[in-house]
Amino acid sequence: MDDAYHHCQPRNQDDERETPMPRASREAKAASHARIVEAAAREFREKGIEGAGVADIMAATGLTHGGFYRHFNSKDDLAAAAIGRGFDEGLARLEAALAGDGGESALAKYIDLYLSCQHVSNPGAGCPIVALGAETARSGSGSRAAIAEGIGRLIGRLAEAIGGDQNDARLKASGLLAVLVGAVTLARSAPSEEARNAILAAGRQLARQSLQR
Amino acid sequence: MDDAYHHCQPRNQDDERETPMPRASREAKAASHARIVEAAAREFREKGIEGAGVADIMAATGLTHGGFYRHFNSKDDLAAAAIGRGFDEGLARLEAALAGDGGESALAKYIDLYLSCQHVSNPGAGCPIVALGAETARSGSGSRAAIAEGIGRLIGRLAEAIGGDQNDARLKASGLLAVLVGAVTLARSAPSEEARNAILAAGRQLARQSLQR
DNA sequence: TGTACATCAGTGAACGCGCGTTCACTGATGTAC
DNA sequence: TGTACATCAGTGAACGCGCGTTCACTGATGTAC
Repeated sequence: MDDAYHHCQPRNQDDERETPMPRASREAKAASHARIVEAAAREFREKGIEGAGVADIMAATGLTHGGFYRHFNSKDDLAAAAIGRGFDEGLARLEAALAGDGGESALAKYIDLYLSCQHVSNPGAGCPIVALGAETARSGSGSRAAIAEGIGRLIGRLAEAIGGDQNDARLKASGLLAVLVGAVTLARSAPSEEARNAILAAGRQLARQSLQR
Repeated sequence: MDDAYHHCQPRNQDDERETPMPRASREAKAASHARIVEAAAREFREKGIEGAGVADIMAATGLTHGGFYRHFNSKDDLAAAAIGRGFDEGLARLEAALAGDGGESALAKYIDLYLSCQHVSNPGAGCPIVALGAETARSGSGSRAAIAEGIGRLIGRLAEAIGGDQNDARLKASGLLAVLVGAVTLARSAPSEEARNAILAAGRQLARQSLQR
């Protein structure tokens, strides 16, 4: 919740020890900033980056659109921050799954979480790759880099959790992430609950298989 | 190329045997229609449905945008037709791969084709699920139904090619398609050629694994 | 501690611009006799 | 076969509308003395 705003007052960065303390307004700005990123992370994943308007997002935080540019230089900058936050959430969930018990059963727990109806029907709180990967791949800007960086973080952490030879682990982690992303993409397009569940079941099976051998 | 325009003259449908023959203008319209769908299938996959304008697509076919509504009731209708055409192309490629030699090696050929650099770097001629799945899942209209229908066709044909018990084959086919879609999605976001190739290699390995057991 | 000044987060109107769609029009196509 | 009329594919201007961004302004916050 508070990892998304750095350098709100870059001007005072070196003198920070001299200034008495961040007063109400600075805290208020930081809080606004966090709420904007939070709302954007949800809205962008729900409606797409093109589909969600700056004014909508600002309204969702209880502000008007005019103030947006006190926080970000462009909508794309916000998208990059929002995507970063989406990956933070996802990695926190992975961390939580791994915290229970190490090894493969912990990864199985993460697989079940990722390939759940919950995830399929709540894109706003879900994986940014599924929601925004195709769109950002076309854009070539900050949001694209944010997705690439997030994918790197996710594969890195998954490979670490898989353990063993890290070259092999990264191969497995990449395959695993591919099934996860693909299965949720397909499940979100499924025309019926039945079709959705069939896809998710197939994904779970292959995802587990990806960890073996 | 000519499967996308039906009922151009629905009014005469029953009398068609009486009318001498489609004259120049009717053929011209059918040809325009096909060119519009063809251009749309490419533009939509390259830029997204929101990202590609009706005027752009019409210009790409050598027409002006005003005439568009003689062919389609809305942009979404065109998107549905374009997505259908995209799946036709993909299924034709699958058919071609299967035509060489039956069984698993034919599917391996298709896997290599799907998970090729060629496919990753040419979204305009690639799989509609990767390019448009996330966007259409949000839309809830004709284009969404077209993606769902295409996924159904693809999984059906893959299951048939896998053979054996069709319940199990459909499960395998769904898993296979999930890795394919996910791996290309990830590869398109990769920040370097190296990362892209690593993802594709991991995808190929897991895709082959999905056919075993 | 108190006062005068500067800063700046947030407001709300306005700006261009591009988009999907509509519409009056044109001229070739198709039809009726 | 030829003529008069109807149809309609395609044109290009115009319509609303929503969007990202800008800007003058306000009033609370923060600073200097």
